[in-house]
Amino acid sequence: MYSSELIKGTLKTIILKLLSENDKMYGYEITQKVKELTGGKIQLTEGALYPTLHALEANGILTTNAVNVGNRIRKYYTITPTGKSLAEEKVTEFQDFMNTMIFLLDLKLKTV
Amino acid sequence: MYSSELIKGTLKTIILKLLSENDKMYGYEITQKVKELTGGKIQLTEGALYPTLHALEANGILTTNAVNVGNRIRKYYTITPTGKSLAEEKVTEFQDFMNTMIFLLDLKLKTV
DNA sequence: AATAATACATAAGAAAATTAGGTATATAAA
DNA sequence: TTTATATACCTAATTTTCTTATGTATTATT
Repeated sequence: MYSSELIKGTLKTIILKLLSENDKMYGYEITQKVKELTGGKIQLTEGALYPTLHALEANGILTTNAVNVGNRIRKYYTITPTGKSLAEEKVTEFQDFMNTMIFLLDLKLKTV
Repeated sequence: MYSSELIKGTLKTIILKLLSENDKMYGYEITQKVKELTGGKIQLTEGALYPTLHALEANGILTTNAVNVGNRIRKYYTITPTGKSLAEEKVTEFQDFMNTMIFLLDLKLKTV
């Protein structure tokens, strides 16, 4: 796991990117997907995730659709067109930020 | 300027890296150096910088040396050996984090 | 003379995560 | 069969950290 301070500020970007590439996802699924894709290095906590999802919904960036799975509720989130362009902005900004940090921290780069 | 949420968590890493490469620096100098190196894209605020410097000093990561420049005080910070290895850890961690994010966000760069 | 730049510092408030707890069903292991 | 783990949602108190604002004071520029 990375130090939490490092991950801070990337939560929204991660959520929006995942929802840009998947029609719909529910909260728990997002935590599992991120854990899987990062080999456990990023593990979203529910206390951070759910309030953020609610805020994104309140701002018209995501919409929800509650579904019954057996006797359990599952809340699917879908990204809106507004959300999709926000996602692109966020990813681009992060990429720009990384380039700045690479220069500032004097790191070496390799294209793949 | 990047959104502040994005910069959060990198402040210590930036400070420690700069002080690893410079014998001594004072607070104001750090803000100017970061501003200069990032073309104004990262501008450290005093309200964030000074408390962080004080905390790093309290934890034995930095030591200080106050100097009179004319009638004005300047507080030089120097990194300790403990601080130097922490700096390396922090930079390595950030690099690792970037690689994880590059993969997660499906970007085309990789740091070495 | 007034403004901007240099140089330090702190305190109130806001924002966001952590920690901890709550509810509940389904499945696997002991 | 009972216990633990996994699934699946949620929120509230606390902590952490930054922003914003303010304060002091010297030096340089307009």
